[in-house]
Amino acid sequence: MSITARSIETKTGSTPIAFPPSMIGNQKTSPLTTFAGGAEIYVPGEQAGNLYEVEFGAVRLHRLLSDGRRQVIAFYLAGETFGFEAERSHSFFAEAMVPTGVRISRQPDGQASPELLILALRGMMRAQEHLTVIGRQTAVERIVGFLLDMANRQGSLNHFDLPMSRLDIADYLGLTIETVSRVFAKLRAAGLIKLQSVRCVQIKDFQALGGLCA
Amino acid sequence: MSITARSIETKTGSTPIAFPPSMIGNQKTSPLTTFAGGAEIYVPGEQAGNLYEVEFGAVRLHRLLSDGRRQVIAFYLAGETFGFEAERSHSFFAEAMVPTGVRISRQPDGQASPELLILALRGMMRAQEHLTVIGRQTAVERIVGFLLDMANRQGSLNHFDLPMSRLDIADYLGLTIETVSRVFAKLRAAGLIKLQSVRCVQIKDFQALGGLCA
DNA sequence: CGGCCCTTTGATTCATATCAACGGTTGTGG
DNA sequence: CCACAACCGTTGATATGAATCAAAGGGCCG
Repeated sequence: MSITARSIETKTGSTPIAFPPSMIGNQKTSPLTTFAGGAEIYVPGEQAGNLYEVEFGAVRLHRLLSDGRRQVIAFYLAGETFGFEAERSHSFFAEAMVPTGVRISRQPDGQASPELLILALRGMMRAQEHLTVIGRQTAVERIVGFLLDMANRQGSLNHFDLPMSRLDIADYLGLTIETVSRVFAKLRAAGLIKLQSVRCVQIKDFQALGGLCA
Repeated sequence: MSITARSIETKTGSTPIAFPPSMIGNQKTSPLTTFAGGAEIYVPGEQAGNLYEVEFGAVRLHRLLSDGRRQVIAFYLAGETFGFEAERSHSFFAEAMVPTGVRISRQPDGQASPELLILALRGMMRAQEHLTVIGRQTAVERIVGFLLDMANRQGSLNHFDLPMSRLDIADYLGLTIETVSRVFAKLRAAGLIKLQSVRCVQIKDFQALGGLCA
């Protein structure tokens, strides 16, 4: 069964609750801030400058067009860092998709730490690779690629939780919720995956799935 | 009329010809290397580590899928810099689209210069914004946005050259060459642009075009 | 002048979106 | 403890924007 934290003290507003490090047990890191599923972490226009490292849970970055169309730019899982921007203020929404804990640190102001450069370069590469997915791949290719990426990022288990809804997946891959659902059904019918629950995917045939990627 | 350099000493191979600075007249910058239109500047797998600043001409970065589908990741015009990567080796093809001169400098090895960080963050932001274009915009929105972007980057002239072919534009925007051609025709028929030649666009109505963007 | 390549235009097809309805799960309140 | 409501996901029918297939112009170079 899928395990999702549901009893963690969380918040739905936008003012982080910071627990002192002593409460967490790790004296060296910044305090842990938690967010309820659906809670905004920051919004476009808000001043940037913090780095957010996901301790547990999952975060999405997205942008809205004026008529409501939405593009999810990236997902961040446990251990991953987000929040750095080229501009002074944020360009995207950052929202927790499930109960999530992040460690917030001040981005060295105007300083170019090697770590931040690596993050920026990797972020650029990820976005550039995602361009090919959205620009040139079919619905099946996009979703198979997405599932394999998720499996990798969760430690290459053949069995993992999707912390995001079908709508989030659709908006990440440039598809609709119905298309996502249909492709999942097709992969299941072909015996390539198994849905232990709506949010919990088991990969039955890595090799065959790999063959469906571009 | 459109002005395109055609008589410059260029090369079609992949070994840059470096002119000593004294030949160029600027003693402070790195030597100028020129490439013929269509010439490869680097290919995937090649060792990365150089920065390339476009002096004149235009470069495209692209990637190929195994079956030949192509995604153009970015265009670089005069004054813009490319070539930085998260990995040790290049992930993309870089090709001159027209006769092009670049200044190549060694990327400070493992060093995190503020300039490089800015480039990386801006590159990330550009790619992320392009995701929304490709993932959620219509053919007309993509092309109008592209034309306005090109106008901006060439100094907001209402009259500029496109250094790339229709195929390049299509592969950049996730469309086909035919769709690009039809949208151009439509914009021309609506009196919003004028094609002085295939490669030279005149913007007739910035405001109306802006209204067509998402 | 002739050939090649790029672009345009037209006819048709197709993948995915849209519209519509149903099903399953979760959480709540009587 | 059960009934209901809300939400999310699935499935089906139809519509449509862009792709594909096809062929006919230009412009440039040899």
